[in-house]
Amino acid sequence: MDMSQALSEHAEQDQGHSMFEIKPAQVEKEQSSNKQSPIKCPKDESGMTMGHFPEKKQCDVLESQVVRAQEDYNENVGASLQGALDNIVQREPEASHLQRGLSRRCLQFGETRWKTVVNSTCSPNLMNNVTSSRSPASAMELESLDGSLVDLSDSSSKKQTVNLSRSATSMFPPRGNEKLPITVSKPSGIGLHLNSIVNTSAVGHTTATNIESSNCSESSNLVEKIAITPKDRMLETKASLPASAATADSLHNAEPSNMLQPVGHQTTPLNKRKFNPEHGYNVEEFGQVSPAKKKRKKSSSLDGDGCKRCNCKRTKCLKLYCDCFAAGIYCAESCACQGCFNRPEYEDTVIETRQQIESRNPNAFAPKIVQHVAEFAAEDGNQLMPSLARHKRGCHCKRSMCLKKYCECYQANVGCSSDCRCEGCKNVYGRKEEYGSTGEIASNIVRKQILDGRIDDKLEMAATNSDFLHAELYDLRHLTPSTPSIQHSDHGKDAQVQFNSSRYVPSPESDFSILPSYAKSISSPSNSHSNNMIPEKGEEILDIDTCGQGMDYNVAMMDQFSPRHDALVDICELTPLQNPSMTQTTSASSKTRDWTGGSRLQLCPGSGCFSSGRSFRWRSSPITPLTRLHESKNQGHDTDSGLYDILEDDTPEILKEASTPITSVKASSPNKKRVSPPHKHIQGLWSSSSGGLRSGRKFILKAVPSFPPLTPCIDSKDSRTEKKDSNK
DNA sequence: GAGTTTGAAACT
DNA sequence: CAGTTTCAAACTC
Ligand SMILES: [Zn+2]
Ligand SMILES: [Zn+2]
Ligand SMILES: [Zn+2]
Ligand SMILES: [Zn+2]
Ligand SMILES: [Zn+2]
Ligand SMILES: [Zn+2]
Repeated sequence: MDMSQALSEHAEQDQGHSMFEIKPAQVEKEQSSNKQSPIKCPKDESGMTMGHFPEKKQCDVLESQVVRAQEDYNENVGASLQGALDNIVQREPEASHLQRGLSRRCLQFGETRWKTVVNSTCSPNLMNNVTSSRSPASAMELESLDGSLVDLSDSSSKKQTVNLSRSATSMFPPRGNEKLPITVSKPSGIGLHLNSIVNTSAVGHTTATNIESSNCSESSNLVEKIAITPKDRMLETKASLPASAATADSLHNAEPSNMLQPVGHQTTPLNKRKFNPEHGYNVEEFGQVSPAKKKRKKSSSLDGDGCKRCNCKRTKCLKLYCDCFAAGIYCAESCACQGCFNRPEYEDTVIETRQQIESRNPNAFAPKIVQHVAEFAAEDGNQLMPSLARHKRGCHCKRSMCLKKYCECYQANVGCSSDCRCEGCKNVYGRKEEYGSTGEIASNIVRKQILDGRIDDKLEMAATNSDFLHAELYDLRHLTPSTPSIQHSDHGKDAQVQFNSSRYVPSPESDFSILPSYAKSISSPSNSHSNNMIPEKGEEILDIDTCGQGMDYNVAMMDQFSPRHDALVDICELTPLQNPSMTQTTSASSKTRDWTGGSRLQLCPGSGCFSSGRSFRWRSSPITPLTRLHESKNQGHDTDSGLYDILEDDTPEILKEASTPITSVKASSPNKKRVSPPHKHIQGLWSSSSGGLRSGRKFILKAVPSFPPLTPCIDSKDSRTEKKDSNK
């Protein structure tokens, strides 16, 4: 401790100048080990400090975001899960250019991505999407997917993917995994943050595939997506439903419930105001960017680049106070933090710190929100399943009545549970223990939305939305179940996921955990530094979605049972962290707890693939219609984005809740959320041993309450309204 | 943008 | 495990 403090102190001093010199306590170890590269190169330094912004940002994502938003809305209906997984993968740089890029780039996979990818890249076909779904539903689909995926992969990224996996692996200490075949090649700093949720059962293949697909996506997906989206969704939806069911079965074997539900539909991707949004990343990568990008950049709040960024002044971004760190991602240039050590350059430090924290609290990085999936009920596409997401630890609000974002439950769009110790709880998503009927809640939410005005905005989209909804759902299911998703965020340089070796033990039973993904990603402009994370498109795998999504929820489902293999992490690369081993064991036990950790990822050693249980990515797709972009300003704030990822828990506890089926509201409502602001890159992290992601306040994704329609999504605008509303 | 409020994280 | 301090976000103005 002392040391750490001392370090910190030093760091602080240094901060301004040279971050590099000082390292946090952790450094200590590093030093011992030798590694330390304390001073990391000067070259970056300048950049590091934050000063650089990319000139332009790629926020363009807007479009994509928008898209997503739409989707989200839809999703809301269906799924609460929004963002599913965001995984970020870094690529390895086998290619030279990439190297640096690694750090930067992270890809995110989201449901969207898939779709997107497929759509955009591969083909616009719906089919693809379906396929992607991996779901059991139809083999056909899969096949088709495969084909598509394959193509994609072949075309470009396949290799990359592989590489990534390796690289990632190397990066992280294998910890438990003996497996990692690859040794580390990479040295320093590349970090990836993954946010992904894995489902246990899922098929590894799928995952891989997905990833590839993602790669494909690149470019103009957005547009395509959009157009496609609807259709896709439809398809998806349909598929999804069945698929989901199937999936679930397959995954869980027995358990039916698992499907994911849409729990969280995330309504909004944005969770926090700040972060949200923007992603720009995608755009960048893609290159083209969409038009949107330019938008503003930096206004203060969001960074131009990225969307989210932290503003840590005293923690060097090495404590959970830092959203970036808590989310397992590296700070991006857009972060306004001072003396930040949460950068790839200090990877060692970061890792160590994480380990220390984990040692203190194994669940420190675990996803906060978990869902029980029990019901899956609805067969209809429309209905979503109710999701019962809740915070694992519960909130302890005393004065906000759980009506403001101060409340983590509220921020995640989940109702308070028995675990909450809040006083005077009035959480619109459900009061503690009161399990209100969903209907009520829904109404509340709706009310809220209306007030916010979200609905209107969304309405436009509504037409599409409906489709989206389905689509989203579909995504969820697809994604969720099997695929692991990985996101890479590309932040510029910064954003990367940090991996930790941590292991995450997912709850034994299948849980859904929501991970906080960072929705926002930060993008860094490539210009300044390097960039490379992605070389342009080729490398990136997933970005597409990313863009859009800024915030996504990530949901992961974990199966308890599934053998680790089953669950591979999607992100092969990304997940270095996880330890495969653990999962199972724990699984059995924990039922009781929800396990925070939700997702686990595993790598497959040889293959480089990860398998994760199942992971979903929920992100909503980014399709964004341009239209709403302008609104973006607020985006930042949006309240909602849900950043949380949700994991299912199997836990019994929940069960009770779960058991209650929710009366669900149907998703009918058109409201959707408006678009969320684009998130720039998302960085997610998995890492943490435990769960995965954790979200602090900020990053949490929302879970959607059972009903879909209502989602609280929030738009940026909305946020305002929310405030009002919320305000007391 | 400054200043206040808030509740989690960190610390004791 | 509780009580206190620290922290950065959420919120207010
Ligand atoms: Zn920070
Ligand atoms: Zn940061
Ligand atoms: Zn930082
Ligand atoms: Zn609360
Ligand atoms: Zn609560
Ligand atoms: Zn409450």
